[in-house]
Amino acid sequence: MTAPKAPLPSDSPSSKDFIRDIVEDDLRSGKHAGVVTRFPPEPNGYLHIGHAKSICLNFGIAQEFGGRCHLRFDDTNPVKEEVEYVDSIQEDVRWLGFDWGDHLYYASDYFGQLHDWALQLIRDRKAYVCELSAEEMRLHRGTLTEPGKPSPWRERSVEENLDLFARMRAGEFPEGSKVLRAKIDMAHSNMNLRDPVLYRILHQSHHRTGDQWCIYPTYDFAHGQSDALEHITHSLCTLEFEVHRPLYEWFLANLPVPSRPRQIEFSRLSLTYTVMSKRKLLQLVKENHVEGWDDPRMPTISGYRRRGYTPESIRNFCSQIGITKFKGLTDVGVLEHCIREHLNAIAPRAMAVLDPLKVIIENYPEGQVEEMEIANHPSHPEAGTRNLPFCRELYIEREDFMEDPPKEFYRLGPGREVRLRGAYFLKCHSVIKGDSGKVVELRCTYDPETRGGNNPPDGRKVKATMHWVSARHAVPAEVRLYDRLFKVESPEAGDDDFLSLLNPDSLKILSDCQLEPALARAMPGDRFQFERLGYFSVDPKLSRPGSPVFNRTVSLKDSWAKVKGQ
RNA sequence: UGCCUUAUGGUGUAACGGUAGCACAACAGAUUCUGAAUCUGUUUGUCAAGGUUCGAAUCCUUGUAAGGCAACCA
Repeated sequence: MTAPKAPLPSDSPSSKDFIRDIVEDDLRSGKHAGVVTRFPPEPNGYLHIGHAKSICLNFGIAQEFGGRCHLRFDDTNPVKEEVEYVDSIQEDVRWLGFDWGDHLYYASDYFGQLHDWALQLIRDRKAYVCELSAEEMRLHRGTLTEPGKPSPWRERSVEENLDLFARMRAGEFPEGSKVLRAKIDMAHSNMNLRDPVLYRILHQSHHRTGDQWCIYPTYDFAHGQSDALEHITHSLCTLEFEVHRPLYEWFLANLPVPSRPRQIEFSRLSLTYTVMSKRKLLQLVKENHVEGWDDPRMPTISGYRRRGYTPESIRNFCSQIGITKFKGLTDVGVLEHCIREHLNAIAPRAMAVLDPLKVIIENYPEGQVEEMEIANHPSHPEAGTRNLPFCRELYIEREDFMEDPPKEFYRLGPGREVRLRGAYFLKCHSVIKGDSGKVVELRCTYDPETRGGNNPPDGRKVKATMHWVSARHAVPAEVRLYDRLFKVESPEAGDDDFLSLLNPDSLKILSDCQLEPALARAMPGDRFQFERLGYFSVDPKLSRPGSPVFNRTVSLKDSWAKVKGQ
């Protein structure tokens, strides 16, 4: 079974936003000849859907304006960073459909240059070695409403600073004993300008530079200069860096950098029913609340990939939500809409019964088997057809039968008739129950005049069409249903421990599902619509040849569930 | 009792001094061999008060609310 050659919905044209307006102005005015952006993840975790927003923005702008986008790892803190993350980030960006070409960089590539620039600031009397402890420094810094006090080490001589900084680098001092600070303004209303730290001592080996350094630059001292070294024109970041911008500009103004990038901030993505903080995602993984970074319930790129999302749907989502400075909360329903829209267009249909209820067709010949020809996609005839075996014993969805159905329920019940999709009309005559009173089997008859599911000559109509599989031919399989990971809309909002807000029913494993025979040959990553149920894809980790495990990517919209819920 | 930022239907966004539009959601109807999809229609909005202007969501003032900032994290 192959996916139909349905036209992919092309990414909807990115709507204009205030950042694209700025880029366009800068190009038109001649301020820049071309645009260069960058995506600068810290390799301390896996990428999530919020990063996808930034990736689509940065790579998207580069594409639209004929520029380029760099992938740069912001690896200035060896305590938290690992190569596993470096690798997963590259895989995820590529999977999303973006290409950085030759422009793969690391902030650690610039450690030498950054060190030279630190020396220059010392010589210019704009930086000094400070021996205050972290606690003392905090006390000296003042508060939001009171100015800070200068460090007692603030007025050291250039020679002494040079000597001390060299010995910091040489490894003569323990961690935390000394830092290099910029000399700016201890009374500034922006705390970031109250003599920020430029370098700290970390006796820690780095995933790229090994033990070459034991002093490491801070984010503030590395980021803007890295941008400048790469001739980034527009440095796009999230809102929490807004207060860092004056510092970003201070370094560019006080150092002989080769270019002058501009930092512009936008709002990060928040999604209902999920957490986006890397710290919390890491905790979910480390404490085994999920099966890993790529657990299909995780809002990570790898989680969505494993769950069956397409890169197109995620890109489309990112362009739908837009870019602003307003800190909102996006309904996860928008993401779900995007994946339904794409999968509806491309996913071949299949029959699967998740909670089987046996049906015996009493007037169907005992030994007979028919091949019923069914379309692979209702709106794409070019996707072809397949044959499904039909016989006297079937499975239908338990949920599609009610012994005492209300008026609004128009599926099967005693004395009721329905259509089996692509097969025959089926009428229920009696119900067989087990010892506990549970319905275990239905006795039905079929109408031979409705072959292929067509209306009979007498003009009889039915309200419902249901999915089914042949009990003699179906293959058993495991199917995993996922629900939102958290019970509440904004698990990050209150003071509650977010773990207490986890949805205990976020994963449901169904081990007794019955699938149409061809599904046994489905390959990892294959996506289908199980008719009337939702979109499902073959789990790449849990499946074995000939026995796939299916993940539910997203359910179909279900207006019966609404009626039922009232 | 600091500085900075933001505010448009239920949600996310557009309108760059000139008809408040789009998407999701919701609701109604049509259609349907998926209670899906598709089609048609409907409901709901410029935080507040002043000011500038022929004209303000847009500019100005004041207020209100929300968010960010006091790591040797990014």
